[in-house]
This record gives sequence, C-alpha cells and structure tokens, in this order.
Amino acid sequence: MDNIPKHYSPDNTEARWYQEWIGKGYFHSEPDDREPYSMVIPPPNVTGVLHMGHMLNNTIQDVLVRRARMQGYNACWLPGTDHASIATEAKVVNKLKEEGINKKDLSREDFLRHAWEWKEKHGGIILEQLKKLGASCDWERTRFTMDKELSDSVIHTFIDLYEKGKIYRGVRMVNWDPKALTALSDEEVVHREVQSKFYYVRYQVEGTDEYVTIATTRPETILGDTGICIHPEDERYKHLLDKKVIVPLVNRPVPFIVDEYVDREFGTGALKVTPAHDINDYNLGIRHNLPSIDIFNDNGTLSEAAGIFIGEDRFSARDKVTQALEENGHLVKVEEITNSIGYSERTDAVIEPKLSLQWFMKMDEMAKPALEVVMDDTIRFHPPKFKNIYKHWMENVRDWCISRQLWWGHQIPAYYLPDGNFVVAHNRDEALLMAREKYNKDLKDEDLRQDEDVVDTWFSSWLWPISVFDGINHPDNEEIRYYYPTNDLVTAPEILFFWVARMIMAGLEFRNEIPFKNVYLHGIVRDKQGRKMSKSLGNSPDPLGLIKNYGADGVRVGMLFSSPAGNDLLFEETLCEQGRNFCNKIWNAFRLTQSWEVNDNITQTGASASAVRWFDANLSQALETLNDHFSRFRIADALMTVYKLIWDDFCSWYLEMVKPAYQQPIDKATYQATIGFMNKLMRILHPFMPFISEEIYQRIRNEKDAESITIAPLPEAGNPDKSLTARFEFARQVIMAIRNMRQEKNLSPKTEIDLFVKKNNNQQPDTTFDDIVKKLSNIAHLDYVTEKPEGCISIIIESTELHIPLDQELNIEEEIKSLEEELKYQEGFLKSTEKKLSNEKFVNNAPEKVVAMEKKKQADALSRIDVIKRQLESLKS
RNA sequence: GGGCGCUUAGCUCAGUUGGUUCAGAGCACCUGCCUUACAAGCAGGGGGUCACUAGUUCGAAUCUAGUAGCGCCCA
Repeated sequence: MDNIPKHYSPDNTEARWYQEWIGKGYFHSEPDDREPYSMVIPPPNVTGVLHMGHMLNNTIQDVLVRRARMQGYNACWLPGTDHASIATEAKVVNKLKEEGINKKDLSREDFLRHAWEWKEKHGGIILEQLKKLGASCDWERTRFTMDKELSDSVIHTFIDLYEKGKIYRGVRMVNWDPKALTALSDEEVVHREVQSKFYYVRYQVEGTDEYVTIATTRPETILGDTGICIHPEDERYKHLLDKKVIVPLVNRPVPFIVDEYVDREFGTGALKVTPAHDINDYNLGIRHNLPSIDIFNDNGTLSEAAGIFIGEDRFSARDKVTQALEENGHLVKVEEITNSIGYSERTDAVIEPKLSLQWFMKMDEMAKPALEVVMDDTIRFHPPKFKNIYKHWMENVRDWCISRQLWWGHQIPAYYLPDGNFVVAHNRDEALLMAREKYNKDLKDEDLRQDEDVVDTWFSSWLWPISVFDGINHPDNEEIRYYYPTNDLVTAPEILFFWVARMIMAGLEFRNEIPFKNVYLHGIVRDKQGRKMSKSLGNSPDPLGLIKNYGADGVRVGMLFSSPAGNDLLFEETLCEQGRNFCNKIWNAFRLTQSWEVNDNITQTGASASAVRWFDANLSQALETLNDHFSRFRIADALMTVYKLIWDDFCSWYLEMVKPAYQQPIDKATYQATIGFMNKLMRILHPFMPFISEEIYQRIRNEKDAESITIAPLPEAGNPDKSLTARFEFARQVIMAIRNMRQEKNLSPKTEIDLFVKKNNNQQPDTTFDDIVKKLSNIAHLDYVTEKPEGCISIIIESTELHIPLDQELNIEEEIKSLEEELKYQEGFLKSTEKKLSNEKFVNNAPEKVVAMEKKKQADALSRIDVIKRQLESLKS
C-alpha cells in the first residue's frame, strides 16, 4: 500500500487515458450490424470558448453516450461547430479594424479570406477543451456548418423550399440591428423592461388654434409621422376627424385616421402613427393607406428623409428633437415609464423596427406536423413541461426572416437580372440557363448579380442531424440510413425555438422522419445568487481552472449533482470539491483492498459470506433503481444512486464487514468477491467519472475483461434477493442503535460489550447477520434469551429487546422517563389506527390492502406497547 | 397584456395514478473521534404544522377553487 499515494491525483491519469482511448479509436463509430445509438452535439459557435453551460451540456451527453456504448450499442456522438454569422463576422471586423482595415474597403472575397484565416487560427478551441472534460466524441467525424457538404445542403434546401413556395422574398417590418447592420429573426431579439421617458407632445390642428396632444417614448420618430390615430368612439376628438394636424418641427400636415386598435385609456388616446418605424403603426398604415417615411439610415442615424438633424445618431437625435420641441412650445410634459425594449441578442444594440426587403420562410404549414410529433410523444421532451411552451410557440409562430446582411455564411442562391427579376439556382451557370429560359435569351453571365446576403446561421444548423451524415445531398447513403434518426438531443431550453423546433421541422420536411427521439432540456448554470453567469459580471469560474483543481471527474460530478432536468443549477465550487472528495473515497477503497494479504488456506468467515451475499443483492437492487432513473433522464438522481452505493453501501458497510483485523490476511473467496464488486462498481461509475474508473479498472481487471472500461459491458441487474436486503435492514438498525447507545453512554467503540437479544410475540431469531452485527458493533458475545438479564441497558427495535450489560451505574429514572415517552407515542399511534379501523366508511371503502396494513400497524403497536410496559414494570420493581 | 410553471428541512431538490410506524436525499449544521484505507475522513444527532385559505374524500404534500409570492416564455 505504501506505493499507492494516499490522495488520488487526477492529473496523473486523465490526459494519459484520454490519449489511450483516442489512440485505440474507442469513440469512432462505423455502421455495422449492432443497434446504433447516435447523438449530435449542439454545435457551439466556432468562435466560442468553453463556459460552464458547455460543461454541463457536454457532461450530460457524455454520460448518455458512454452508458450506451457500454450497453453494447454502436455509439456515435458527433461533434462540430457552427459558423455563427453575426458573432464571427463581428470578431473579424473588429480584428481588421485593429489592423487599420475597414470592411467596406475589402471585396467580399478578401473579407472571406480573412474570416477563414481567423477561423483556422482561433476556431474550434472549444472542441479541444471538451477533450479535457473527457468527452467521448467521434472526433473523426467533426463537422462545421460551412464544410462543403453542409453548405451544399443549405443551398439545396433553400432552393427546394423556394420551389415549393415555402421561401419568399418581400418587404416586411423586420428587426434591424443597427450595430451589426443586419436584419434579425424574432427569436434573436431579447426584450427587457427598462425605465424610459414618456413625452407628451402637442400637434396643432391645421387652420385652428386647437392642439392635439400625443404621448410617445420615441419623440425622434415624429419626423416620420404620417398620421394621428384615434378610437372611433372617443368623443374628445370626434369633431376633428375631417381636419389635419401639423407635425411639429417638420410642419407636415397629416390626416386623422380612426381605428379600434387605439387604447383610449393609454396616454392621451391619440396615437401618432409612424409606419416606417413601428410594427403596429406599420399595420395601421397599411389599413389606412398612410405613406411610410423611413427617417433612419441602416446604422441608426437620421437620413435625408428626416428633414432635420440629418446624420445624427437616433439617441442624440432624441435629445435634440426634445429640446427643439420644448423651445417651440410643443412639449407638454415628460413622465417616467417602464416599457419593454428589444435588444439584439448578439450585439445588444437596441433593435430598430425597419421596413426592409428580406427573405422569409413560411412557418404555418411546417409547424403543424412538428407540433404533432411532440404532442403525441413521438418525440419526448424531458421534462415534459416543455411540451406546453413548445405548443404555445408553434401555434403562434410567425414567418422566419432568414436573410442576414452579412458576408460570413451561406450566400443566398438568388441571382438578379438587371430588370430586377431573379432566379434561384445552385450556381451561376444554372442561374444563367434558367434566366435565359425564363426571361431573356440574350442574357450574359455578367448581367447576373447574386444576392449579397447570407442566410441565418440557424438555417444551416436546423439541418445538423441530417447534414452531418450528408443526408440532404445523398439521401440514401449508408450512414444517414444507419444513424438517423438520432436517439437523444441534449440542450438548453433557451434554444428550444431557435433550434430544436426547427430541426424537427427540417427532419419532417426533408426526411419525413423525426430527427431524434428524446430531447433532454437542462437548466442554465447560474451562480449561488441565481444570476446568470456572464463575462461582464465576472461570476463564471474558469472551467479549465476547475478541471485543473478538482479533476475532470470531480467537476463532472459537481455539475451533475445539482442539475435535475429543467431546473437551473446554482453552481458552487464546493460541488466540485465534493466530486473530488468522492474520487478520493473511491481511491482509498481501492487502496484498502490492495493492502490485503490474501491467504488461500483460510476459510471464509460467516460474516464475510453473509456480507458478500448481501452486497451482491444490494448491488442488483441499486442497478434496478439506476435503470429506472436513466429511463426517465434523471441523471442527477442516477449519479446519487451510484454515489451512495459506493460511499455508503460499499465503503461504509461492506468493506467494514469483510475487512480483516490489522495485519491479518483475508481469505481468497472474500477477496475475489470484493475485487469483483469493485470491478462492477467501476463500470457502473464509468459514464459519470470516466477517468478514475478506468484507472482502477485497469489495475484490477482480469485477463478475460475488456481491455478498456470504455468498451466493457455495463453490469446488469439480475434478480436481486430482496428479502435478504430487507432482512439486513433489521441488522443495520440493531448496529446503529448500539452505536448510538455507545455515544450516549460515552462508551468507546473499542470497548467490547455483550448483547442479549429477546424476541417477543413468538418471533424466531434471524441469525443470518449476527456475525456482522458482532463485528460492526464490537460485541464479544451475542446470545438469545427469554428473560431480561440484570444490570442491563435496554433498547427496543420493532418488538425485539436488546439488553446490554454495562459496568456503569444505570440511571433508572432516565430509563423510565424515556420508556414512558415512547409508550405515550405508541399509545397515540395505536389510537389513530383504531380510530381508522372503527370507521365503517374506511373499512368499507379503502382497498383491502390498505385495511390489512392498518391492522398490521395496530398489531405492531400493541406488541410494542406490551414490551414497553413489561420493561417499565421490571425497572420500577 | 397573453401563456406556462413553481412554492416541501438553513440551501438545492426528490416525493411515480391520494393510502405502510407523525414526509426523503445531498450539502450545511451540532456532538464525539487523528479507530492502521481515506480528517478530501469515521461514528452519531437535531431540523419541516409540505406558501396560505376553503373545499372534495373514510383518508390530501398529492385532487379542485381562490389568495399571496416567485420564475420562465411570448407580444
């Protein structure tokens, strides 16, 4: 034992085993005749670095896939990254800026060259980091959303959907990000409640001295006003309907319109209408034929159309407009108000609603079947509460704006003719042929201009479970047929709509089959105070630092411990510490077994034989529990089951039962059984803690065992002897009661005692675990008696009396007092059972089993009361 | 504003279709131990009128309605 260190040290083992696994190709999968278990990684941004959310997400996936591998499935966990248009382009633009290069001065080709360079240099760091965590991905299959095959898939599906009429181009109000200079989908807008100002502004009614006051949070948009809207039943304004009002500062006369949309109670009941800059105003404008005046440039500054403050940023324009209104006497008052503002998920810029010509995908038809497969549990959500949220979204889904005004990504395969017509085609040559056929025979290649924009990144990642197996370009290839649909998807609820819903749609649309069978949605990693971890708060621990301090196994345990499905987890470093301590516990159990000298000539003791039988049954029972937890994706509970099996049952109970006395040898049978248990325990543990389990497995495995634990079979439950484990519970109670008594009487565990057991009510002694009771509670003699011996302290367990002779003086009064308390409780309990049993309705209505149980409770209470009473008598006499 | 969900021990959470001895776990806490595997440990212990109110029922943490508080999604 001296050569095995007292503390387990992960850095000596983790990198070594990971290399071994990769070298032997255990994580690589090829289709064969086994049943597949496949899973695709939620592709992190290629620009990303590992954060706590990734740690949780990938730990869970690794647990699932390692377990599946050990269960004999052909397991394939496919890793990769997505190109993250906005985030990556922003990073490249910034980097170029630092080098004094302006994106505008570069051609598309030059810019993309820089972007690819950047990607090659900085991209995919995160995948390397996942290896430190122990992720058993099939790295030979690593994919990137802009790989050739995957890009072709995107273009192919775009064209397919366009031809089916599901993709269209049109002018709509979109969410404009003035910082990233692109449109965003509704899902990329984050709404936040903020403190704002509510400006009351009066507009003069044309040709009168009368004024109408409106209220707005955005006075700068006054410059784009084209109407005033009032409610049809609002008496305050009825007399003005045929008049016009003068928009202040720009002195534009605009009409009144009447619409029930207006809330008479809100503000002044008169609503200024700016169709170009508000979605509701836009709809009003369409209904009432109001013109749209777009007063903003793409970067959020005022345009020529604004008339004044041209070139001014929208926020400073707000101040200037307010000031001008005040100077002209148009500003009535300013109030504080809380309202909801949309921000760009990526750049955090305030979203500008903007009319713009974009590409959209029709969602209604695709949403229907995608909703159905979730509602009828063809795809299961874990936890199922997300079904409701999903349903609500799918029933209210709006068309998806898929074009982005960026270069990094998949360029939209639309080619424009000089006259504005366009064709959608796989490439220029095809486009030219189509254009000639459709519009003009004389068109030349240089007449065609491809759409400058790219598609939303999600328009490529929605194909991920298909495109990684090249199932779009080659729908019948062996791999897609073998691995698709995948089994499980593990992700965060945040991207349920961005990604999960759309993958389901894509699966049904392009393969007529769901993309996965289970969706496990885990929570967000938060700090102890429940705050989301973020760079700006600086409250996120460095994941690699954690791994360094606690080992990957320790960190994995820490992540999993407090992560029940769907709940956010409040992360604390002490959880990793707990994981590390667990490693150490396991290590020392191993260390203990290695310290034993095995002697072939000694026979197994009764205690050891019973211990082996008990632990074997106990292990099987725990495996049943474990399987149940996994079947319901309760990973944290599954880990806790293993944790207790190893720490409590194996270390605290079993090892103490079989442990030979100091410097005494152990018999061969017990030793082999113990090593056999340890081998099984390591295999059960392996999906959660891959490294330490492999390390110990390698040191104890037999020649006939698999060469690595990663491919060793998971132990199966068998038929646990449940009556044996139940009977042990009584012995456990006896042991614990005696230990408790020792503590109360200040009796050292080292002091030997005697134990006299008196069974009552004609019960026969069960002596199976007597030797164990003697060993674990340090009892010299254990005898069964029919009468209570003198000078003993007594303990009652169920209706069995334990009598222990003590040297010290007994405190009779104290004993009587505690017995009387117990008697009082038992009598109360008896009363409650008798009350139930004398209730005719209970006896008649309750199931037979429940009534029988109640009768047993009554009988047990009666016998206990009898025992207590007789003890009291003997104490008092 | 619309929808969904939550409230059980100091903290984080279990509690399977209402029914075993006054509700379980981990952590934290308290007490005693450096007992020859482990102090990153061992042994023992305390702690909850299951948010509140009313109802259904022989029986409610569990079902129903309402109240309060919290969270999430969407607009």
